[in-house]
Amino acid sequence: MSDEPLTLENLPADLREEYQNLITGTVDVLPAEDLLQRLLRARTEGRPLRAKLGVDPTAPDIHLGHTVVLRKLAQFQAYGHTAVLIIGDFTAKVGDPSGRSKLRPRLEEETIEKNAATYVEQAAKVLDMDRVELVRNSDWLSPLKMDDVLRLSAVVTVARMLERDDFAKRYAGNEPISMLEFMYPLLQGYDSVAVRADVELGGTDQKFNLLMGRNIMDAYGLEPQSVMTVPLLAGTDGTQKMSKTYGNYVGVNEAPEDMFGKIMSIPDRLMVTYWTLLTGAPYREIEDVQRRLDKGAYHPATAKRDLAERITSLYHGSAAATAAREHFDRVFRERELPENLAEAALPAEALKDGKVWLPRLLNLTGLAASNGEARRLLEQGAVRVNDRVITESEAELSPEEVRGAVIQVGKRRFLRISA
RNA sequence: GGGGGGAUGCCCGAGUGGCCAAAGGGAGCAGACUGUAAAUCUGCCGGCGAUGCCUACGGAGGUUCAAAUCCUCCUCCCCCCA
Repeated sequence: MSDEPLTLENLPADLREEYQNLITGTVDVLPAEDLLQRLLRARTEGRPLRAKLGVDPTAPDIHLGHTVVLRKLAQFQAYGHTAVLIIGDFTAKVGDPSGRSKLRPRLEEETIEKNAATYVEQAAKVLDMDRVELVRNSDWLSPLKMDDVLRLSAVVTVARMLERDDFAKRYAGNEPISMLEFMYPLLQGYDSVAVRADVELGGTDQKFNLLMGRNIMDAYGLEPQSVMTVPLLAGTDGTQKMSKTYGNYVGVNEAPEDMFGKIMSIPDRLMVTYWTLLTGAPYREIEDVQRRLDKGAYHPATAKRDLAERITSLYHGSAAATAAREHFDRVFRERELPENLAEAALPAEALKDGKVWLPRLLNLTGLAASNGEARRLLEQGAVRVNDRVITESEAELSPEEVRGAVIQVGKRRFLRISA
């Protein structure tokens, strides 16, 4: 390395562009100048960087929140670096305490295997899997002997562990912390040793673990990795992080119309964030969108529809994305019926004495979760039969009125009863 | 090993014998307004064709006409001392 101070200005233009794009949408790049140094060195030595991402297959499906870091990794790939994707089949059994306020239940191996398979399959929607170095951490973690584990545990002190936010909170709040959880950051750090990472990516909740990796690499005689964190993506509610448990997620396998619709429901203030984190767009484009929105030259509603179409097309192709946009405009802007109505037969159980008891029908067809909920929806004017609002909670209709009718509950639930 | 505190509905949290399907808040759902945005207002928010019945206050028993509330045992968590 030269002694010359390293600044953006004295970098070759294309390297500067690469760096700018890589750090776009990140929260931390630590230590500050480290990544820049490495990129420069990679260039001069003709050796691509090894960018590590470890994921624990703890969830059966992945959603847009998971793709943020995957896109970042894909960006490294696009610049010719090596994406090292570690399936944490071993660490999944330990359970990452990051951001947890509770003990995480340990997973069965069978579940882990299944999750791992779907994860890889879905990650392929973002990464170029042919060029990914795909490994499992059980390969090197399982064979460790007690001696090795002890050596590893000696690297860190308990006080250092308790500096961690989530541990500190739980400790202060009289919540349990198991020794097992203390092991987690050590194992993740050991992964970095095993794959000789140049840079490790992760969510901001991973910062402690990522930095721990540096300590551990150092203790094992390796140059500590750079650390890059990306924000946790806020869910469609705009407040909580995107997560299945909060029901504010957009799954990568969702139907184009649902994906489009869910993205439309995010608060405006999240638009640029989504644009940055979910589209893989270069930073210049992001800046441009931001500028036009600020000037009022880009109507928020249009921008959001463009965004939704853009993201949808990444997972379903542009034809399906365009169709999803048309569907959306039709149903929600023009307030017309969707073009492909779901259809269901009139269930026999809904009939009594030759009448159709509406609450029961709504329940049976899945438009309401129970008869009681159906009644409530009716009382609140949320139910339409052939565009006629029915507010009578015990409404009984004749079969003729119901057959072939379109039933709408709320703004988005539609069903046609077969004739 | 000893002593003390705690577990309530999706989440937080009140409730210490009947008035408790359980206050309040959050989340959620629905209506109005809109751009399925934000903000705001309003209503709902266990199940059952239902002036009643069933399920539910960590689990199992018990006391009582009556238990989320009292007793016994169990499970789990936390704190203090060692």
